[in-house]
Amino acid sequence: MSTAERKAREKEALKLLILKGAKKLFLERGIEQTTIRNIADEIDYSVGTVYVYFKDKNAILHDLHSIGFEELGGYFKELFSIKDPMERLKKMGFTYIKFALENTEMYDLMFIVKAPMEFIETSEKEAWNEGVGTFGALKKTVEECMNKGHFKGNSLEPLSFMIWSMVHGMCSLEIRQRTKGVKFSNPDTILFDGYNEYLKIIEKL
Amino acid sequence: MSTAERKAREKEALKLLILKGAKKLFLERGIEQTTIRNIADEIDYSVGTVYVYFKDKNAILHDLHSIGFEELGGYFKELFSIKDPMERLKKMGFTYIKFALENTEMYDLMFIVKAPMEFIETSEKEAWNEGVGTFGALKKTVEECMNKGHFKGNSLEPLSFMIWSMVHGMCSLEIRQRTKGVKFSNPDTILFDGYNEYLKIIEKL
DNA sequence: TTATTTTTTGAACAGTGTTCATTTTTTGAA
DNA sequence: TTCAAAAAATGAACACTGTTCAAAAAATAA
Repeated sequence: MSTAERKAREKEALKLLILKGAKKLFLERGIEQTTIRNIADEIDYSVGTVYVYFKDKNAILHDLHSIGFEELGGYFKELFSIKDPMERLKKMGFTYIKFALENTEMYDLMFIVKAPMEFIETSEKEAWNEGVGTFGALKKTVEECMNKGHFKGNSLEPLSFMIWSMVHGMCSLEIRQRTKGVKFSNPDTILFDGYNEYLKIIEKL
Repeated sequence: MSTAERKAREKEALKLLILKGAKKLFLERGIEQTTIRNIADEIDYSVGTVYVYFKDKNAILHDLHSIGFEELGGYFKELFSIKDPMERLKKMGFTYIKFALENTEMYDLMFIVKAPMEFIETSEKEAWNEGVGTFGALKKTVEECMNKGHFKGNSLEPLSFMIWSMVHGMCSLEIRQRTKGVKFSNPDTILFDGYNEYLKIIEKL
């Protein structure tokens, strides 16, 4: 192996080290409470070094948001073995909520925080591939449902968006403290209770 | 009128002046780009004065979020004249989305930004009255629908939460740039297209 | 007029993201 | 092994943030 190759690998390794340190601090104290200095301290490098490997804070947040989508992919993996599309669609929403509740800080970064989208805007990156791909998986499942005779009279893309919005709405209200504020009869299970109402409805469609 | 009375009125007026200045800047440049110094400059007072009238930035954000709910109340006003609860429920969601799209910065503050809820936590304020009241209006309408024989087999509170989540999900995905990322066939109308799919579904229930 | 109270001020503090001249380390030809 | 050139790492410095609080200014009322 050449020196150039090794250097490239070392550069990649340090980039991952920074991301790993950043993620650790995010989970420990939250995204907003984590500073570049914290991250540099965590991995025993100086602030300057962090800026050698990342253009700015948004770049770190974007890369971390991509890692979040990989983790969501892990949650989704088992879904693809489910042949019945309606069954898969139901489990997909359930899995989505489960991911959000078990990875609140990551979910926040992926779907609520502005930084990752700002990074995409201010860089030559073509699009939000992570979001496009995930929404595509939902759309494909809804399409299979329609091909089997479900959702008569509905349109694929808007219907898929509606379903995504519903699960995202529940998760984001929870994560941004709005369910806590409303004091439900059963606050600990309101997300899944709400999702069950949706299941009852689509079972008829 | 006594001096004390006048002073109390003047204090209230200055508080409102600060909020007015803050709102102006929020709409002009966004919440995150507005600083206490900006607000002080805008109304020709010093930073120190702002802190005499508000405990901290969260307190300003909370009061402004309350103003947002008053404005949402204005949008909702005409709904109460609609006698048919199903008709009212449909229009309510439509109005909610309209408000969010016409007042994105305010909607963000009311339902996404953490600060107003943090203020409630760290003060002797009992609860999120604004949210409780608004959700109560939805729940009441859903209840009337159920009393008229709709939504058979569903539970009031989780169903209402599901409906709220759906419209909030659409609005927050839009406001936090996630619809832009996903490049829909018809991005300009996707919120209302999505909402129409929901309408088609509940028409059968 | 003047002592007291109320209101306003803005410098100061500890923190933030970011930059970049300087130092340290690594490299590979002599 | 030596040592100039290249690469990597550094941290002080800059302009900004929210927040505090002693001091100054203004308003009050005796």
